[in-house]
Amino acid sequence: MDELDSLILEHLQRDARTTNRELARVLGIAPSTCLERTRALRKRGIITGFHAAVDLRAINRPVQALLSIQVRPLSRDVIEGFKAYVSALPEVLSVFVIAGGDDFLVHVAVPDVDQLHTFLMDRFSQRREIVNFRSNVIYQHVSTQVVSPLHDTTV
Amino acid sequence: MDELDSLILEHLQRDARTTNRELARVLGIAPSTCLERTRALRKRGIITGFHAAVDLRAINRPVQALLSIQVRPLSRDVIEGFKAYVSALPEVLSVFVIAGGDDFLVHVAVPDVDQLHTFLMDRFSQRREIVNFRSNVIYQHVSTQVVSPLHDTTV
DNA sequence: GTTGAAAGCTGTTGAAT
DNA sequence: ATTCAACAGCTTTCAAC
Repeated sequence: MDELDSLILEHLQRDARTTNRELARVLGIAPSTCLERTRALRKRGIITGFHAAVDLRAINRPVQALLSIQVRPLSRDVIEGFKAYVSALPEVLSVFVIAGGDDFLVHVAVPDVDQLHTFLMDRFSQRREIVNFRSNVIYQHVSTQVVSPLHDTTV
Repeated sequence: MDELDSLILEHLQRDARTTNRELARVLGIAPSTCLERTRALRKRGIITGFHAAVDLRAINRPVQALLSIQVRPLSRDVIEGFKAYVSALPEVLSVFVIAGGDDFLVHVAVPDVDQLHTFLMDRFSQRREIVNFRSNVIYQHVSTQVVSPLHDTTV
């Protein structure tokens, strides 16, 4: 994982459809070298895939919310079962299993506030493992485009 | 936004590097038609880009946390200023500006728990707009690969 | 909106350094 | 680990439906 790998990673996170030739040209290396490096990044599991990003507003899901949920009993079965249930709901974007006060944080996107309410009542109110529930509407969501390795400071 | 568009969206979210030919073959349409549809999806802003996904563990950032933060005064300047500050930190993956108890939820990824602690102390303790702060380690994070339009139920 | 064919580039390979 | 040259396969264009 040298400087060149980091640069390739950065470019492909910004634009996964840059042609290999163009990427090589920008980095000042041969296309075959660039191809080899990129392949190695995939093979080593550093790049896990290439994905199209979709604008949630453009597909009629402009309303986002974060749900904080506490479940009991705190067993593996309950955690895994609830996680699987929530992950499979089409409204759900992302599920965090967390330490501390709450057990789950769930990120959802729906067409409007009415449907958020309906969704919460239909999908959560009857789940008997839920002992605490809170929902927060999201005003803004900023995501970092590029993630880079952080150097260890512990040396 | 018909059935064909939805299928293209779904495929490109799973694998943005499917060749246009292959995608056309799977959908049973001509490559030129497929290219035209895909272009239209980009032009209409439905597809916003193509990005490589990176494994955080593979780049030495296996420890993730969620930070819940309350700031005061709750003015536009404070909100925007804090959002800009946090978004620019290399440890930060994502920033939510939310309604309700807290004002911000920040998703971070760092090399280890020690560096999480250091990060919190160095980057947050001296910020005078912060009036409340809580951090939760993330045990698991599941993200939906494909997001699809949700049909309106309000008709 | 959709198609098929042609032209120009691109990914990919293998031998060589 | 990197490069060059060459082939097969791809994207893209455009006239026609």
